Order: sequence, then structure tokens, then C-alpha cells
Amino acid sequence: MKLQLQIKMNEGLFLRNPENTELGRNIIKHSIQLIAQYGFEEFTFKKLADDIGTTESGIYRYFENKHLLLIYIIAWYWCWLEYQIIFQTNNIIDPVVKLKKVINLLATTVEDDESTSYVNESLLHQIIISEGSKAYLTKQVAEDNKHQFFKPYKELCAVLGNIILECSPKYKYPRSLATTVIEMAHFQNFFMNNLPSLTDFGHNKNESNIVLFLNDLVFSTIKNA
Amino acid sequence: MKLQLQIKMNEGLFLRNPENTELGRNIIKHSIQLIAQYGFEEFTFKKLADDIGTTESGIYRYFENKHLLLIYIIAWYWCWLEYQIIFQTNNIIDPVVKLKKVINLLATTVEDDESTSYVNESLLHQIIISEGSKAYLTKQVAEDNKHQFFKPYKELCAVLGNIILECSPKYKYPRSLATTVIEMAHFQNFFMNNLPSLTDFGHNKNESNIVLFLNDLVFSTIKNA
DNA sequence: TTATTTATGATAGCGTTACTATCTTTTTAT
DNA sequence: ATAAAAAGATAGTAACGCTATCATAAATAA
Repeated sequence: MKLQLQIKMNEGLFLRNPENTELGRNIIKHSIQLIAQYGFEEFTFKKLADDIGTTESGIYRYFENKHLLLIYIIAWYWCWLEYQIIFQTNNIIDPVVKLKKVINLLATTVEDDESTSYVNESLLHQIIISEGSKAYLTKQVAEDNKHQFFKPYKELCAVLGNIILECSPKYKYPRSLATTVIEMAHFQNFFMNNLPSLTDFGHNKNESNIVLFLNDLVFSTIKNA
Repeated sequence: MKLQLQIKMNEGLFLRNPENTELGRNIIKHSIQLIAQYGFEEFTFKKLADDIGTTESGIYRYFENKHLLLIYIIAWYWCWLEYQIIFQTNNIIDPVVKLKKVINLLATTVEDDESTSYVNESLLHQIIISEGSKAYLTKQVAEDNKHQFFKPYKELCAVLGNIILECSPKYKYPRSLATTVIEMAHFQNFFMNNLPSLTDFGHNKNESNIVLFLNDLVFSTIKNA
């Protein structure tokens, strides 16, 4: 008997819950594969339908458009990651150790989680790096925000911000530092692999360097508060 | 007699140099207005052509596609900003003062520069904030990078990285800190205005807070090296 | 000045994308 | 066994991304 991890998603993101049917789960699974393969701009519902072996209309019964599908899988990732963080930092008393653990989880390639059968977290992590910010860098951001589509991301930032405050109660910018760490965990990774001269890790493309950079950044900053 | 600022752009970005003709300059001017208005996804060459009072084919004679046009105006901005930075930090000896000046320039709304007649820098700054990262967050990033389309951005990062090193010669991550400052100058601005709970400036949406945050971040970090 | 590039305008067309609609068949629940 | 729900099949439409062609106007060279 294996535990299955179920994540309750915002109902406004879909027309029909993809977790409940074979086709729905296939949509999630294959869209993660195809977005990772083609990038979001070149990804279409037609390609997705062909890949699954269904038709476009089948996809549209689950998701209104590809933007909402992107937000869905990204929100799913943030939910899953928050769970990982809560789980893996549970019972750690020292907030500094906790914070280091979180930075590690954010900046290190995730392995596929067996308890989520149709989601490949490793591919999803790649999508977060390359496409993550496209979820909110749009003209509909206010609208999407009203529907609470970014709640999982905000919650994760809040969790991280609180750990920062635990480490350094007087630090004045815990939320902004949290978003900085989260975004930079991904941007430095993207730069390292694609525009290496923008980083200090180009010669030795190793994620552990990003962790070192972020640790130095965060702990120097909050120590100074 | 007024000085006109001319920026020499990478020739691979366009089919015909937009700076040389009335139509070309109109393409730049109106595309800045329309991208700021619609956002990049909803921006099309058809809308641009209608706005100018020309036809799609007219646009295509200058730019292969809207992605290259976006890269063009973004690269233009980085060139212009680097010039501003070089100019405004010239003769400043103290690297700490210099660095503060640069952070200010990065994180503060720019006013329209009179010496560039057909470019509205203020609108362009808004585009950088919302669309800037879409220039490189694509599957063609390697290809585009080979053509040196990101050279202006890289140069700016190098300039900033060198000032950081001047302040703190032993600091180990000058480039990554430079990209962090540049990206966060924009992301914190976007968050402050659109997803305020992700920042510590939601109640008082003032850019000067972002400057304070970035100053604290940078100087704490490099002091610690 | 005429001849000739060069830039622009006008129109057409083609394949794809994003999306809606309808109708049939299959699966599932009662 | 029957009703309801989900999926498959097919069609269609407006917009988008892009190419091609031909005519005309403006700039420039002979």
C-alpha cells in the first residue's frame, strides 16, 4: 500500500478536474512533457491532443486555454514544493538550519516524486525555471490574482519569509528577500545553463554553486539586520 | 543645436535599419506604445500596422517577427541605460557612491530622454519590467545568444559586476549579484504594483523602498566578503 | 532631366492557432 | 437496463504569422 499525495487545486483553474479522469491526468502528464520540450510559446493544444491521442475539443473540456493550464501546473508545483518544505523542515528547531534546507530545496534539481504518479517533478522544475514567471508577467495578472491563482506561490513566499524572520526578527524585508531567493534560485540556474557569462558559475555548471551564492546572500543580509 | 543620441544596434536584429527612415522610427515608437498598452502576448504586427497607418508587410520589411522586435527595443534600452550609468557615474571616485547611483538608476522610474526623439524611455522602462525576461526565456535563447542579441544586457551586468568588485575585491559572486540586482530592481517593482503581498512595500508603493531594499541587500553582502 | 534604384502601399493568399459548436459513441453510475 | 456523464469525431470561424506580387511614390544617380 502506497501513499498517494493529493493536492487540492483552485477550482477556477479548470473546467473539469483533471485529477479525476484518465484523460485529465494525461493532459497534465503530457503538457508537462510538451511544455518542457517545446517551451510555452510553441506549445499548443493541438500538439497536446495529438500527443495524448485525443482531440483539441477534449482538452478544452478541461482547460479554457493554455495560459490557465500553465498556471495550473505551476501552482501545482508550488503546492507540492511547499509540502516538501514543510515535511523536510519539520522538527528542525534551528531556523538557520531550516533556511539552509529550504534554499537547498529551491535551488537543487528535484527528483521525480513516486507518490505523484502522473507528474514528473523533475521536468516540472525545468518548466518553473524557464516559464515560471510567465504565469504572472501578463496583462491579466490582476484578474488572475483576484481568482487567487497565485496563492500557492504567495504561500511559499510567506513560509520562506517567516523562516527568514525567525532567523532575524529585526530584518526589514523578509518577503522581498523571500521572492529574491526563489526567483534567483531559478534565474541563476537558467543563466548558468544558457547565458553563463551572467553568472559566476559558467565554468563549472553546478547547482551547488547557486546554493552557495544564495546562502551567502541571505545570511550576510539578515546577519546585518 | 541639440545633441542627438545614436545607438548602434546589432544588425542581425533587423532586416532594414529602423533608425534610418520615418516608417522605421514609427515602428519603434508605436511598438513601444502598443507593447506597453497590450502586453507582448496580445501585441501583433497587425495592430502595430494599423496604429502606424501602414500594412503588415511594411513592418515585416524591418523586422522578421515580433520576438526580434522585442529583443531590439529591449537591447536598445540596455544600451541607453549603460550610457546613462557611464555618464552619471563618470568622475565619481568612490565605488560605493557609484554603486548606489547605479542601483538608483536601475530601480527608479526613468523620465523620457529628450535626446532620443522617437523613444519614450519611461514606457520602455515599464516594458522592461513586465516583458524584459521574455527576451531570453525561450527555447531559441542559445541561437539568439550566438547572434549576440544579449550583448547589451551582458555588458551592463559586467559594468555593474565590476563596480561591485571595486567595492569589494574579494567578493566571490559579482556577476550573479549584478544580475540579481538588475532582475530584482524590476521584479520587486512588478510585484509591488501587481502582487504586493510578495513584497514589503505593498502598503506604500514607492520605488524608493526598492532602492533601500537593494542597497541593504548589496552592501550587507559585499561587506561580508 | 531622364533613368533607376529604393521605399512604401495595396491586395491576396496560405497554413496554423485559438476557440466554439454539434453530434455520436462509449463509459460509468444507479 | 437506463440515464447521465465523458470522450471521440468532425466542422467551422476569426485572428495570427508570414510570404508573395504588383503598383506607385520618393529619393538618387547618370
